[in-house]
Amino acid sequence: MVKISDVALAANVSAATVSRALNNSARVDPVLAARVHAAAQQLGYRPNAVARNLRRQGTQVWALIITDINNPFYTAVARGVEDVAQELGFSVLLCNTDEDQTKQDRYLEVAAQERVAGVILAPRADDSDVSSVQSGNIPLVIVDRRLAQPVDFVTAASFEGAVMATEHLLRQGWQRPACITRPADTATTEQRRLGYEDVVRRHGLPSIVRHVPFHTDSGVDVINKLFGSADPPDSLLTVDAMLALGVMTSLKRQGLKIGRDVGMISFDDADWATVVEPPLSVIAQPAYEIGAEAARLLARRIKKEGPEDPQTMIMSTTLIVRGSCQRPKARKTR
Amino acid sequence: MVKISDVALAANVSAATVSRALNNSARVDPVLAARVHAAAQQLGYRPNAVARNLRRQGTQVWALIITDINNPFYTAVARGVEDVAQELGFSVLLCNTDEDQTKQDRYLEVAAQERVAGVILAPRADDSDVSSVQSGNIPLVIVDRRLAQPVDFVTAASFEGAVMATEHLLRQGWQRPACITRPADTATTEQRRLGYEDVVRRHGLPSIVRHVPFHTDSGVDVINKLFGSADPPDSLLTVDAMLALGVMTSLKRQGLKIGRDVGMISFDDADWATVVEPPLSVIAQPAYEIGAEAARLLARRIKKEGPEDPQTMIMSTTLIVRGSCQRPKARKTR
DNA sequence: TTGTAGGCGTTATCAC
DNA sequence: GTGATAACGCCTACAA
Repeated sequence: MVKISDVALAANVSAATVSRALNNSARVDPVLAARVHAAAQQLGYRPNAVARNLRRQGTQVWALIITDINNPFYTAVARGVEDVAQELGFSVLLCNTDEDQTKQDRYLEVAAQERVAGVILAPRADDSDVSSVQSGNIPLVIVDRRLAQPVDFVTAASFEGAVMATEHLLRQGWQRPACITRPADTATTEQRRLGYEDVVRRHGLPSIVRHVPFHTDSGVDVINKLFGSADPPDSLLTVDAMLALGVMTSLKRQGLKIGRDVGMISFDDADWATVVEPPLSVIAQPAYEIGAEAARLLARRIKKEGPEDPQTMIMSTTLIVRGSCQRPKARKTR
Repeated sequence: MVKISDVALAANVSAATVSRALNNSARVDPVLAARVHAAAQQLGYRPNAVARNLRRQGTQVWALIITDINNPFYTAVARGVEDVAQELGFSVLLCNTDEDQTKQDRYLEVAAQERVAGVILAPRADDSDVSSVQSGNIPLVIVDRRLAQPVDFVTAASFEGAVMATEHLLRQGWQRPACITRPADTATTEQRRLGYEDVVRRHGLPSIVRHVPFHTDSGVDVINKLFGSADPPDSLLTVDAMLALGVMTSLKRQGLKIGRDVGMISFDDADWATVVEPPLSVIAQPAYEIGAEAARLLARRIKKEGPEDPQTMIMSTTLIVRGSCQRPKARKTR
């Protein structure tokens, strides 16, 4: 592979001049610069970023570590991060942990060893270990799920969103809403559960909560049981789009029609939410903006701008009413 | 940041011994090795991968470049790649080009400069320029969309899949199938169009084809026009899941019921395909396996195993019949 | 078995 | 304005 000294030889200048010309830094004689560029072009010279990073003691690369590449929320976050990063001259490397702590740890370790310029992480759990990047003084921004320790953090208003959702179900006349959520060590979905519980408690209603692990049937079993029980709920709040999918599958199998037999609302406005029947009501998160804001915050940290103490940004959520949470007027109470 | 010489100092050995102990290569006195490990641990030593890569003249990183992170086909490919890579000790960096040639070129350039061990690329177009990685002698495997030039390639049997799909529509009694596809410089979807055309031609039916650019309304406009015309099709083949989404949205708006007024079948078994109403019939691609095979092929290239000339693997597709392509028996011909 | 020394490719510093 | 030189952190002959 052609290196800088080859170009130098061909252009009949020193390696230093080649470097200066190619990085159009400092003043270089235009004639020499032209010769250098021509030689580089002809030899197909491609700077070795590994060597450059070593010498410069830094990279132009960010790691974005997310837990589920299939989740439309995270892919939208990724877009937001990427667009801002591009503008600022960084490349984004996307790492998918599949909700697996081991994979997450490994990616964090790789990021630290590769000396990336910064890391944006959607952690698996609120006690995730991020010491590998922190001890390397690599700027770190957490998105979506809050860590127990204080650190830069961008997320959506989960509690308030769940309150909106649950209150909307009740306003529609549903009387036994249940909350289908994720394991209790997932900070964000816990906020959603709490929001739900806050509302049902205030209304004197029972709290019906089910926790569904990641990587299972996405709640099919849980819903089967729940609606096979003596006193089933009459409506559902699901805390993410994958759960909504599982729940809809299960209800369909049981012959329960959403928007008639059961009310339903979910977090995350997936692209399929409008084509299911009836269209799914959702609490939309500003996912793209969460990514973009996280990226801007990270960029500031890298440039050592702004206040030093950990920042927290909480972006507001939006209720989008579609057909799935409607309740027929003439329906008698269960 | 603590480096190898710091550990050497603390463990009272030479840097070389630290290196050997930490890479548990060669023979190292167990006592010294223990001292080294202890010192490394205590100082929080983290090997500098940049320096290591430079010295070793190679990395343990693959770049996987896909065109659309929202497309469930590509995310499944990514999973396949990742699982195999992990097994072999490589990290996978996922890059999303958003169907943008410029972004693709930039990622290829970055991959080449960062001297990644290998690249797996789902190219935007069949004339995509991959010279940046090729001139760097970086092993390259193409997935999904064939390039004009000969190069390692893994894909699904698109032509045959489209034939299956179209023939199934006709077997169901539909008489004017149309094909909603992508721009003509996308090799894979062209194969699907050709498969469709092959069948309708053999049956003496008109070929009704519409090309929908990436990044638009995903076909809503096209469908609106098509069904507003004098002689609309009675059924549809869409060549990817995003198009299916757009088409379903449009049909819904026009009050056309799939599986009654219109027959529909699509490529790609998205996770929402079973929850829409009626459930969507699909031609499923073995996306995970495509990724896994591409990864295995790449690994062989890196190890310089196997035959030298470009390999092509074409994996078979599966017809999954659900409700969307049914045609009511008692329906009179248009 | 351990240490010394050189070099991976680049760029920043320093004379010229 | 240009060229020689050193150094980024690590690994690996080679010598001891």
